[in-house]
Amino acid sequence: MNKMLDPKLFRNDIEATAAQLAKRGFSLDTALLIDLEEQRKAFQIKTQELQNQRNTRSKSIGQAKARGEDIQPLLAEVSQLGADLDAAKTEQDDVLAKIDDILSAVPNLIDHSVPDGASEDDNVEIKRWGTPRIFDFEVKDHVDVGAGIGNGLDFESGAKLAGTRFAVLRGQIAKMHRALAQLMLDVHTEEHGYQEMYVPYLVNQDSLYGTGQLPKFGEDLFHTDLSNKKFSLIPTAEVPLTNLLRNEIVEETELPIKMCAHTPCFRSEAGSGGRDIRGLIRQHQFDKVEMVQIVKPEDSFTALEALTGHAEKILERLELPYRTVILCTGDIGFSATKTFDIEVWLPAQNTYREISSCSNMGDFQARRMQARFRSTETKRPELLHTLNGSGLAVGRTLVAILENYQQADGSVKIPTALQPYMNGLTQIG
RNA sequence: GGUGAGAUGGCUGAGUGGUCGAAAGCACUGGUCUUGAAAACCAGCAAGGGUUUAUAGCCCUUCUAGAGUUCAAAUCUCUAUCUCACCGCCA
Repeated sequence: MNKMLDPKLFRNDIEATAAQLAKRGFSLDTALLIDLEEQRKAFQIKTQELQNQRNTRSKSIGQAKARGEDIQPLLAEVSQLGADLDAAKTEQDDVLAKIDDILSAVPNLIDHSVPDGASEDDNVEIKRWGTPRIFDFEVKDHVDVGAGIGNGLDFESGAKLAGTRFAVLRGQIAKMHRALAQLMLDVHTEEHGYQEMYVPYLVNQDSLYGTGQLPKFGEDLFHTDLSNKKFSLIPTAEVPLTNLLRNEIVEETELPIKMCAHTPCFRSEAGSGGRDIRGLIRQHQFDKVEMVQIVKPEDSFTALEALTGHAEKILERLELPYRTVILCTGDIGFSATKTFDIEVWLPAQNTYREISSCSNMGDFQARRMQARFRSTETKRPELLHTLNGSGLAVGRTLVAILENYQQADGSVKIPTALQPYMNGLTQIG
């Protein structure tokens, strides 16, 4: 049962829901769904009625037997019931499967504040921070800069060991990569109130359903193929962190829950064709520090602003120019109600490139996971809201530093905030 | 990897075919009592779904998960997962 949106939306307010979905270019077959819904109702009532009969008959058989009466006539009465029930149940399951097929493909509803648009070209810039540096020499891209520092960025070796879209980091570059993750974790835990977590990098299928990678996006992931067990490599720490709440009911007083983790992430990049084939931008394996917040429904949009600010703070610490955009209705992800992308300036590409994506998932993931809190007011369980954001993608941050801080002689200055994590070094190469 | 024992409500823990959604205790909530609190006593207290204006009633489902036997399954059978203990192995 892949409930994603509230089923009641499709029963009580289907036209309005369809209109909402149309905003992101999703067309809902309302006539079909209304028809299926009528069938569902009929079959479900029929099935439950038969179950009710079976239960009461069985009970009376038990009572008769306890009194020592002859059971045979009663057994004859119920002989047909089993077959009828099976038939009704098959009909019901059939309709439910059809409905499920449709609903599991339905994306989340978009928040009103999200701008209309067809593609990423229509995303709206809402903030710009820092000024791109003017270079008095020809800028190299990060691949060349990294290669020049002790062969610190080595894609040939990555290809040799694993294949395309893998890299080997060496020496000072590898150290800087590690230093960046340390800095990010320290800022989020010490200044932004997140609890540091260490989590599995392989997860089970239930977890992938919980955060929405399955059933629709399985081809984006790497899956292990053991005889009796199926694990998948996490595409982001959002999966293990958010799934900690799966099938849990937390007390309202425990909220908000703020967690962060530094993990590798694995993505098959099945749909990305030949894009970004050069360099560290799009790899099958990359490191990321992820932030996740679990909040009360009424707090989630405020939390999204805060969480985005936490990601921005890292770039400000590193003095890397960036801009923040709000994804338009045509570019926003499947599970999100609203998403901010943070894009860092890359001088070699003369453009801003995504380095963080911060989303409010609303109750979409929580519904699939049955992640709830007990309201102190009503005493009843209610769905939580989940948010996540990169804070930041470590590999891409490394790229940004190599490009923005490169010098004419091929060396790279180390941002002041990062120097304590690099034994006080002020430059590498 | 081997052998054995387990998995029950927020927690502990009864329950080996029938009125069990499930004893009891703890925790929690409300009440009585009290100047107040505690104690004591009384009462309530799972989740999901359907129907419904309803967080009222009524009904269905759920005792790790999935399949099976039966008129009837927490209870019997099979499979999987997880936990614990001991042995082996190992970072």
